[in-house]
Amino acid sequence: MKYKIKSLINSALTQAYNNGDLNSPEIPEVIIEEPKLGAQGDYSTNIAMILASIQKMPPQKIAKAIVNNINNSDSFFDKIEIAGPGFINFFINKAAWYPVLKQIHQMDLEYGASNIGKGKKIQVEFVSANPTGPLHVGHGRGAAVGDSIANILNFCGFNVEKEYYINDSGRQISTLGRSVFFRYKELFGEDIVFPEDCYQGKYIIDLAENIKLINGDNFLNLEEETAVKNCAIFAADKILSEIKEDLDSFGVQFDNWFSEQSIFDSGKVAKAIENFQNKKIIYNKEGALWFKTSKFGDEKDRVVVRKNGLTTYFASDIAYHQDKFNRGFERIIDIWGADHHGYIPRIAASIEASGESRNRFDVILIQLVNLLRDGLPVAMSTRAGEFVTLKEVIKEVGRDAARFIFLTRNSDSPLDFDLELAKKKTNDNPVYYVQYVHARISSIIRKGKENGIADINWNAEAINMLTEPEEIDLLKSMNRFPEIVKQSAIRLEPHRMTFYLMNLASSFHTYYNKHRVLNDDPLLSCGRLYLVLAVKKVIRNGLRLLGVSAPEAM
RNA sequence: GCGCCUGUAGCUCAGAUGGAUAGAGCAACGGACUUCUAAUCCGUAGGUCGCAGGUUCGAGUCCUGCCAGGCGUACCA
Repeated sequence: MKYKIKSLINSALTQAYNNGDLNSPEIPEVIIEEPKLGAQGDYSTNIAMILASIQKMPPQKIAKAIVNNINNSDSFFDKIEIAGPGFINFFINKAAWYPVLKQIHQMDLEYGASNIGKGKKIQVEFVSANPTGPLHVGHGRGAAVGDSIANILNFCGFNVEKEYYINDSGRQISTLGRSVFFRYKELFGEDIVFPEDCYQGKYIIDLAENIKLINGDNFLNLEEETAVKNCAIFAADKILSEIKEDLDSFGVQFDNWFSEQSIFDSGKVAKAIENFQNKKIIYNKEGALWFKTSKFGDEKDRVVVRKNGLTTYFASDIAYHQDKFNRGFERIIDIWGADHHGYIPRIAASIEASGESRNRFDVILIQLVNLLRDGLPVAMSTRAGEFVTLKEVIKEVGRDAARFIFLTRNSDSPLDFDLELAKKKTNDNPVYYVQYVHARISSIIRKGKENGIADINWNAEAINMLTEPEEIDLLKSMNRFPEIVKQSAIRLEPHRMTFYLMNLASSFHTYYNKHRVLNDDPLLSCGRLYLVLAVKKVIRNGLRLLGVSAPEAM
């Protein structure tokens, strides 16, 4: 629709110049917007104001020239007005909205899809929580955002791969092993002081008990180093499989689980370091190896190999990101907790140093989730290892509510997640507000069938009866859906879809309360059924992109 | 100190590329179920867009400075 108006304006401009109504043939990008006020038309453009300086003419006069030259032979426009300082407002003929209905029904599950991705390989890496403890709410937000972005990109024609990076090497894993081993020894009555730098959570004790159950006291007879290592392997495996279960029950499936250890084993970390050394962008200072990230926009250089010979987390990240590009991804998207934002410049530096363009790399930062209950903060202490896990949240409020609520905010603003509110089945809870539309329409359709309207098909005569303002409003809203999908994809902002759905839901509820779909007039009923079935499909498609179900009944 | 994010109605938040009179929801108040699902709808009220300058026909949006909150600023991850 916008595109059509745009091209009509462009030809009007050319024609106006040819007629001598305009001074210059230069045409800037025409921007079509949807005014907030109905009185300002369905669409409007500010092109006359933009052209004022180029044409050296007053905007009003330019606007007039455009309007006079616009082709409206097919009565696409009801009227075109010039308003304010030079806005041109377009009022679309009602009938022009009807084709969108047909399109929705025909495309069905594909309505809103596009090919802006052109099959490009793109990777979304998210959650990537260390296998040293269970997933908490914050990870849930990252999972919801990442999965939804992947869905949306996929819908837009990208070839998307979802990846989880497992930090299964290095210090945090050996700390995990130590933590479990200490608890294990405690189980055999050994009196020990549990170190502060170890993981404090109760789940560590559970893991120790698990080991005891399987291995008895065998680990006590091993060298401490071996025992710790065995504990680490056991615990990390166990935790990882629980993480997988949690994500699965959250409806998130990854295409690839990438092990940090594997890039050490394949020698890619060593190779990356060597490569940078050859390029003279890694140097030795005070016994440690430093990467000159400052040459690539970071504020200072960073250590990749410590004095003690161990690599830093950054070293494996360099190799990991190189590996991503080597796997043929044209774009990579990392989703991180916002507390890691300081890490962006150095990863970007490493990408540039590896010869890739840094604008093929995006980071989405996810701000904190404040867990509340009835408006009051839920006490959590990471230090004491007490936090509400994702599993508990899903169990309490349900997967749909959790996913939807995580997507009700732009990811870079903090999110209040109220457990009580998430369970409420009222207007306060946006999930049910949207799902209810789907259920209501399903119910109407069932009723329609009972009344003998079995086939809901395009019927020009019936469709032409859709003239109520609320009906046109629904058509306009549904017409916007494909553009919302694209915007969400381009800006990597799934919350746009969430807001759109709440908006469409609101338009539907308004319509529902004012007009009866099934009424005395069979023809009108038929047209309205065709309309609401389209709404149902759009809601379903939108919810699917968010990973939320669309129930037939509630 | 420096860097990033945030600051919009009492509360929680939308407002891409600068556009017309800044929008929702909640809470408050008043209404609507003999009707296709009231998990809904309608109405009323609510604002110095943190503050101060600047850019221009026009700024919540762009620039500069300040204020407040969060996070970061390791040879931790």
